[in-house]
Amino acid sequence: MFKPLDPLLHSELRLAVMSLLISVDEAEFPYIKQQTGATAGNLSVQLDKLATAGYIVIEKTFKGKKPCTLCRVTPVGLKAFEDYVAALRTYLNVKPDTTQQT
Amino acid sequence: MFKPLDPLLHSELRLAVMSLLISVDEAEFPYIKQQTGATAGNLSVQLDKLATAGYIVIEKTFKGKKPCTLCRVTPVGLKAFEDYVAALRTYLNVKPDTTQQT
DNA sequence: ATAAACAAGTTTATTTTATAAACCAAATAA
DNA sequence: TTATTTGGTTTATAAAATAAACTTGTTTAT
Repeated sequence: MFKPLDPLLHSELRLAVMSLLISVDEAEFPYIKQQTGATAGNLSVQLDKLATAGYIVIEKTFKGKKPCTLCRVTPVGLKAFEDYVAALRTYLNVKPDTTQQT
Repeated sequence: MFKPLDPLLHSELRLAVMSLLISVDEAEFPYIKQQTGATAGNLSVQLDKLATAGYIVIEKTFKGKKPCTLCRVTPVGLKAFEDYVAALRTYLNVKPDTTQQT
């Protein structure tokens, strides 16, 4: 009936981060912070969780002399996101396709 | 960019309960328990939260001699659910309708 | 040159939430 | 009559989210 929801993605901030990264392909910490409205601390924690799960990669570089944290979604992350969306649909009373049920 | 998600609905079990109640109009505790796969304790707690928010009404009746907890979604709950789904779409990179944005 | 302010995060502590385990009361079965 | 089952509730624990405090280094002002 209801498919289980990946707890890692069923979080407002992490979902926003993933959504953002999927749409832009790569983004820096301050940009993500601004777009999501998250606090730096919260964002740092949630990015770590996504990275630990292999959903994103975090590349620490420098932009001139300033540290620059660059984030990118991985194929695993993209797949997880798509699966999450598919699972979520089972809760939304939306029938996206009437032909066959897996 | 990303609309905030109603925390009361952004919960796997509560979302399942709401989805279920919307589709069936009314349901008894054991049925909801079976359909969602929740434990009785967890279900009891989450139903209370939904009732406290006015998203559902819980009617305690008897079925013969046995107690029967009947749940029904309210108009407020239905509205909240619809709003939640609309907010959620801002995270899913899905453009459900290209004509006009409220 | 030194100090104050700022940028970019991280770490830690607090609060909230979810979940399960334990419990209770009444009804039915043995 | 004493288990056992049904239908839950309450309480305790584990996990999560979030914010506050802190760190490191840089830029700007004095």
